[in-house]
Amino acid sequence: MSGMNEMNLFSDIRALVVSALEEMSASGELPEGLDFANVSVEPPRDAAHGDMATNAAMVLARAAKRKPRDIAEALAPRLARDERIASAEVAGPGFLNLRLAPSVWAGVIGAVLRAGADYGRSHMGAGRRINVEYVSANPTGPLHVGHTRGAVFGDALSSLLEFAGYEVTREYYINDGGAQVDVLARSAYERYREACGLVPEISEGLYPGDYLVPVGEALKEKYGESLLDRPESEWLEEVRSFATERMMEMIRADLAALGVKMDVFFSEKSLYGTGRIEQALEVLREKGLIYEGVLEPPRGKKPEDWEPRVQTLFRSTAFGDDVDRPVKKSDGSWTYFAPDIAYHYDKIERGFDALIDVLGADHGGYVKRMKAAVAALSEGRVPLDIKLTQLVRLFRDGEPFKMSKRAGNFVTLRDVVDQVGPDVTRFVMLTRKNDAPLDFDFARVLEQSRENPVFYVQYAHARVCSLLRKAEAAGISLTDEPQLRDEAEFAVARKLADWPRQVEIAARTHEPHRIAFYLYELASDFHALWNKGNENPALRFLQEGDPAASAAKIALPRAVAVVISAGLGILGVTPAEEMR
RNA sequence: GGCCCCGUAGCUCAGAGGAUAGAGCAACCGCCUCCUAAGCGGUAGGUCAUAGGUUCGACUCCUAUCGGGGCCGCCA
Repeated sequence: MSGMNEMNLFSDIRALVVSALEEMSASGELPEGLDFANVSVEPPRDAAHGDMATNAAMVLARAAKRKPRDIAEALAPRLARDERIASAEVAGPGFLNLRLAPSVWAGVIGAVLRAGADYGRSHMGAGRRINVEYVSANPTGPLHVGHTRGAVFGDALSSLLEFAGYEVTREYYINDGGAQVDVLARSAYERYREACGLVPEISEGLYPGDYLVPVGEALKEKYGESLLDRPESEWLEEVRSFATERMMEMIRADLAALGVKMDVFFSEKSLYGTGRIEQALEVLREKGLIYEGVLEPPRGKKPEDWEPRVQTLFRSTAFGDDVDRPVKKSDGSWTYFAPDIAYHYDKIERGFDALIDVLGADHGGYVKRMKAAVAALSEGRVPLDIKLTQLVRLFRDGEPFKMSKRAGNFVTLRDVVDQVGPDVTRFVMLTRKNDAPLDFDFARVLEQSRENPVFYVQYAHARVCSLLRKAEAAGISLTDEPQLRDEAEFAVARKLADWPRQVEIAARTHEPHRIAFYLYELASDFHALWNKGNENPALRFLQEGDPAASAAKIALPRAVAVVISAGLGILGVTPAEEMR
């Protein structure tokens, strides 16, 4: 059914195909009880083949014990009966190529314009609740480029899932319970001493970055000199929570500069001392998945200081992991994995239907154990998808950027956003699959040419805005009834019809980059049509002295702008109204 | 040693098991008295790393091998 705002031409035609197949079952032309799940209706690779193609005959041939072409021959006339189908031809090994009536394409444009920003919105998610955890950077310093990619990816994925009908919670897990925040506290304390006029001792292993200088000053402002010359045990907790708080403020501001806003910041520390870690592990223990044991030494690496120790282990191998994983160290303290288990258990307890973790690729070794934990805790009810974002390699004019974390001069999210702006940052980061490394060239990214997909897409939108300004000046009243005649116009309409389908594919695969590529293609088709107007005045959108024709012509570019705007909205990029 | 990701045009990369594998850049040839030429059209460019397997059909799924990157006991 195409409910409100859910015009999807491909699923409509697929429904038509399926009902025709059901008729054939009923009439004995096909056996009863066939599975139509793999029947697809897609744009053919080659537009010359038609507007859509279905693989129905090939998919059903085996079960129906009939030749694919025979099924296709029988199916074709049934489809052709529908007024939307102009022709149905059998081709190749058993494809059925469909051509649609011109009025269908005009209908698509009308539907786009009526639905506006909601065109392409899907009910696929059916309101299911999904938790997307991303960034989750340690609160020990500013966000760097790698975090930026994760932030953009997670945010766009969240918006995409919302657009596809899921109820999304965007969440950040604050690692404020481990040893690294103690290091942060000690580093901040040295900056505090500095602020008090003493010489800071930023020894090996502390965080040397300048960003802690203001934290030291703020500590002095709050505590005066009262923390000086006291043992660590007396100030550590205070300074730790103070510094962590300040780091999170900074991180929130960094994210805000990128246009990222979380729904939930979840503190690791909040899990300690409340029994929640114990509780989560108890759930596993009841399933017989927790035991005391000794792990084999890791192979390949020379186990210099390795010695067998008894630890508390989670039987993750029961869920496909390579080895069982320690949750409690031999000294009785938790490993980092234990609060992570508790955190994911908390997500499950909050009733999410699905979980997604967006992590840097360096956390790849962590995937299996976390999936194992979630599978065990939810008894397989809650799927966890872990998306790893690969490295970002920085360049300027083709020259690689050197970064040294030790010296504290790594490139931050702020560096990037301040130099190129959030729109460009976001779009560029989404023009690559998450699991492919990304080259980010500060110079090239700001280039205003076809080479740069951001400008290419925005230019298409700006061109439409320009048209609309001109149309308004000419006093043309708009209409949702388009006039389509030329192949280039139909090409754009076909692309617009593909938008809802692309949204669903992208949402299903958790791959927001598909939206960016789609927008590029749409822009390309539109630029091609625009340029045809240069050679053929009949194809110009503004028809001199003919307001009615102009209004009908402008419907198509208006629909293009609607979809570009919606697509960029998912990516978190503002559509430009003009290019300067 | 193990695990994960990657290998597609000279370069950067797309590609829900479907037809003759696509786009941009670079190269070459064209298009502005005309809605933004920041654009468009065309030509050329390929043993989809290799070898097997699964099936009506494989760039796509499975296995092995080669090459590049990442990770690898009580660090997060």
